[in-house]
Amino acid sequence: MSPRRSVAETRLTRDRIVERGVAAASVDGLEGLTIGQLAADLGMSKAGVLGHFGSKEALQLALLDAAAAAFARIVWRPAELEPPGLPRLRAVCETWIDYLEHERQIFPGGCLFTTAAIEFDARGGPVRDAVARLHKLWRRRLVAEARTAVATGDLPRGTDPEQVAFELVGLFMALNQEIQLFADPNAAQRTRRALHRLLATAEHQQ
Amino acid sequence: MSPRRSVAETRLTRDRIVERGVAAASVDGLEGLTIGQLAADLGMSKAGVLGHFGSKEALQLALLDAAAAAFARIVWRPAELEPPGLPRLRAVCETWIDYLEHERQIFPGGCLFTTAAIEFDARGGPVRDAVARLHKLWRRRLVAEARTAVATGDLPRGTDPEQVAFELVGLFMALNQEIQLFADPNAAQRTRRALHRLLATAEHQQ
DNA sequence: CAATATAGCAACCGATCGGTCGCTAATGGG
DNA sequence: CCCATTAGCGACCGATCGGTTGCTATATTG
Repeated sequence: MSPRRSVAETRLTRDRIVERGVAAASVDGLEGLTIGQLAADLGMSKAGVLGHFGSKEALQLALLDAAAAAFARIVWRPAELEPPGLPRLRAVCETWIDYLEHERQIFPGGCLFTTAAIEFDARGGPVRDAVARLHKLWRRRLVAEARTAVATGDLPRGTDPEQVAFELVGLFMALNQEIQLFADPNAAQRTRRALHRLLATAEHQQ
Repeated sequence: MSPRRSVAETRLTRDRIVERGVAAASVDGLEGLTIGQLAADLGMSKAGVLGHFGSKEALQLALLDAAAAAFARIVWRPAELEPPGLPRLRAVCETWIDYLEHERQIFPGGCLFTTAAIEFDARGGPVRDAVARLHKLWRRRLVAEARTAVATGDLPRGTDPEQVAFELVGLFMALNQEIQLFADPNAAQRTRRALHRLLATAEHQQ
């Protein structure tokens, strides 16, 4: 029914698969996702879907890549306009909250990285490695901004940047759960209150 | 090979299935768990395993029940010796940390409730309902202890108990991830530091 | 000791899993 | 304009999925 298309059209098809795949994986997980169901959703054959990637594992990695790109674009890119340190850190936190609250179009089942981390944290293999790498990357960025904030005096002297990043990640996980499991409309406000405590009035022992 | 056994033996078999099932589900998730693999691990037939529960969903609910009982025994029971309020809250936090750090025998893949919450938070059905109910139950208990702590003056006047519980849950999720995904040996210490800030020196706006 | 109840097994069910293969049909390069 | 390339399809693969059925063999009941 759909033989060879132009290069642009081919790219489009692949993008369509990835977009739908990311959405499906955010609901059912990267393992729970099945190629047959994805193909049916797209009105394609399994072979047509799989042909773009070669294997389910390669598809999973492609979905992670695409989701990471979306995350970078939505959460990190806007914050780059702010100066490094506390202003940028605050900006990231705000875009992160918005991301968890409003990106249900891209991730209807909640943050794919939270889902994937939990799903693969007790396994081995390339997908687990990719998930861990992404989490480490963003963690490092949070730590870097916190460190700068301490250096500039925007966070109290003696504050441990790793500690700040650790607690930030916990808050975002709690927010994601509050939204997905409890659909609590106050969750974002609670997160902002905790952020205020963490980034403004806190004492962090070494 | 194994015909009718005594009542005690029957109970024992069921318990063996549940124990192994909880461990397997903590690694692969409640959906990722398969009856065939579980049966093979136990040296049983699929029908022999399924006969005790009737369906996979009933098995999943039984696993959740058993895991909840273990959680209550390990995390909450010891803390009941402490007086209500801040002392009990502190005790629960400490047993909770120990649980996440050391209960890899029961939950080799990490806290089953964290896994199950993420796995089912975008779905419907009885399993999701049970998971949400358990999370709400423990959340309520945290809130109750925090409220008592405020009433006794052990936490600052104006502290929002719901806010405290929210942040506590975030810390435990972050700790679970730090252990499972990164195998960070400093994670427990970081969690204790955050707890100290949260339960001792914090200001909680209404 | 006889009758009943039942834990567990082996075999099987249709459906679906991830994946392969041969083909069709349209396209872009020579 | 023709030919090599290739996106995508339909059919199929063996394996496994959750679940059912009929049976065996034993423990309990009377």
